[in-house]
Amino acid sequence: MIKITLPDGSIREVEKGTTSQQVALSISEGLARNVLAAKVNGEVWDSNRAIETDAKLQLLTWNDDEGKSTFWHSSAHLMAEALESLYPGVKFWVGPPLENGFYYDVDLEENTLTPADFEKIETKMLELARQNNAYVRKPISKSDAIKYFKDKNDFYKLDLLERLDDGNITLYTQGEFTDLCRGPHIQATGVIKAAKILNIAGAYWKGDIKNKMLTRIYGITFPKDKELKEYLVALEEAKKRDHRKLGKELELFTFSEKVGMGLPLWLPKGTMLRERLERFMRDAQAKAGYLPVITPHIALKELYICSGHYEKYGADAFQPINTPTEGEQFFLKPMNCPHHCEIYKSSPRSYKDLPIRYAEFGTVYRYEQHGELHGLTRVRGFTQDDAHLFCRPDQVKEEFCKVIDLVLHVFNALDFKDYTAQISLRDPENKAKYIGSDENWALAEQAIIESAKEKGLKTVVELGEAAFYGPKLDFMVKDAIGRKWQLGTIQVDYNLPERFELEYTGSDNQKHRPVMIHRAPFGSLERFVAVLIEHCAGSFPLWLTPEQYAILPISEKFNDYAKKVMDELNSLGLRGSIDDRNEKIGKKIRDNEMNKIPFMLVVGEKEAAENKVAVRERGKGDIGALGIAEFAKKVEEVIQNDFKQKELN
RNA sequence: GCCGAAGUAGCUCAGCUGGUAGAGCUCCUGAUUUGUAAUCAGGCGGUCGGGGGUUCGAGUCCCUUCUUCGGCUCCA
Repeated sequence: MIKITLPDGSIREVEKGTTSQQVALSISEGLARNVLAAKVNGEVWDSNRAIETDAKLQLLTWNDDEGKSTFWHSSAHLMAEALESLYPGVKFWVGPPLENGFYYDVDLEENTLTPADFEKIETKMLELARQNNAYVRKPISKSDAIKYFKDKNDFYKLDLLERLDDGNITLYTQGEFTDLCRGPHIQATGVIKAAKILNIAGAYWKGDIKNKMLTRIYGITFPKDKELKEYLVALEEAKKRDHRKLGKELELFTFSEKVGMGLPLWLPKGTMLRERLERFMRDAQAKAGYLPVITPHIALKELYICSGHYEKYGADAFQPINTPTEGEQFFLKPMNCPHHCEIYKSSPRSYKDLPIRYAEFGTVYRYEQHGELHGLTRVRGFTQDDAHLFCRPDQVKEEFCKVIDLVLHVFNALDFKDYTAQISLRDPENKAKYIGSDENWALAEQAIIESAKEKGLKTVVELGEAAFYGPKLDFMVKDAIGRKWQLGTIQVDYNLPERFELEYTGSDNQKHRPVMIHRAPFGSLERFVAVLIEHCAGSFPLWLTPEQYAILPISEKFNDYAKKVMDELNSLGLRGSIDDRNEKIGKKIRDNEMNKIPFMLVVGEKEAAENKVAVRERGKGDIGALGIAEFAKKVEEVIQNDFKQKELN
């Protein structure tokens, strides 16, 4: 007999060799039906795998992330089976589960696949699922495995096998399909009741641009048809929040082929929104002791040779601008830091001057690959809310922590709760990609890790994500359809001060090297606005929104009164407009609601007589009549209250 | 840059197997003077992304190029 400890702490004595499935059955039939996999001593197993020793057991169902993953991983195998049956001879690379669904990378050989074929694959998958074939796990020796895949002429699986240790290799078979796989899997295909192929895309084999491009097929499956339908509806809803769609509808920004791809044009409403964000940041920075600077958009090549940017990106940047007679070469600035270094150098510095914090909304230009451009989140010209802090080594941690506070202040004010703080370090395998000594990198990394810890941030570490001159603390958020973007970033840099030979005189009257902190809480205004649009689905908070109110006269007779109301509100510091179109009130309400105007002020005979406005709140409807000053006060209160609540959180 | 898909009026989209472009909204004009999510009528508006080809004839077929979309690679 062995002892099985369940998550609630209860212990069950069962025969040696009992499966998790059997344990589930002993608890309840319903549970047994819903078990997809099991966590045995912290490792996810097939639920029909025999447990031979005392173990901690957690049964995994659709409600557990790991249960879902197992379900989707098995679904990837099912899709592969369908593909193999429909397109004999296709070769498979890897097919992992994702946060939502799964994909399989396949080499289609001579076959082609278009979205028109999706339904065929889905139908086949469900047909195979209905056969309720078991996923059969089979440990196999490395030599047998090699023989098996050699016979199958499966180059990709042989490549995978090369890196696996003998004794640790398993095959899984369901129906006609056998795959090299460590598992785990669900018991049988029958629980997969709904399947959808989502899209196809190219993906380099092993992610290397030099390799063949495989076809990556994305899909998702569910144990209930209803869940698939709900998922697809949610997907549609998410698409409605897409900043590219809302940006067009709300007239925030546009692009022009004539101007050039990846170069956003900010429309008046988008500009008003952006300017409010800038103002918010300027105020916060002024309070935190930052000093404003302004630098030009181009600089001599020599500046970037000094910083190291030229060597690193020169060939992959916009090419130089040449002067007609002197033969000078200028580059569009890809970063503000070299300029700021030169400002630091413009005067001798004392240890008493530090830290010095230079802030600039600096517009930079980077050559991004054609296929990379994406709405406002990935562009070729953008403005960073950039600042560079020059400090003494003993000030680094304090300054870094203060910057974290600033970033969190911004996120808090805008209600971003779903972010991760990512510590981006060097790729230890490829140090040649970076400049600077190991010693400096160690110092910088240590400063970041300690500061993040001191601030109690929940962090993840990513190797190979550092900037070429130093490690970063990046704040990552997700967009409407789940893609991750970097917003705020803070970087500790011991290297550029060396390259620029920055100095200050210490209390010992000796020259010392300052440490630089690069930081941008928004990251880029473009990307930040994009994520903000998606975050609030275009319904911006009252303090930011380009238009806080729209006055809707019942008929043309009340346009004059509307004008009077607007003048009064504007003089009280509000912003809005009059919808004086020759339309009925219902139409005006509908249009302004769709434009996501926070307050609609209906004015007719009654309001004009009483010097009031009938207030209608976005999403809520009529909330009654208020005096004009009274309404302004209400707006002010909402804004104040918004901020107050944020401060409390 | 690579793989795949798509580009028709300002916007959203229709246009069968090639026969010479259409709707709704927007905009303009007129009527209406409106009370809480679409008033009615009329009108303007497209060299069907650009270029080339096949054909008696191309939005429709082929090639090429640009842009956009989904990924991959990249991201100071």
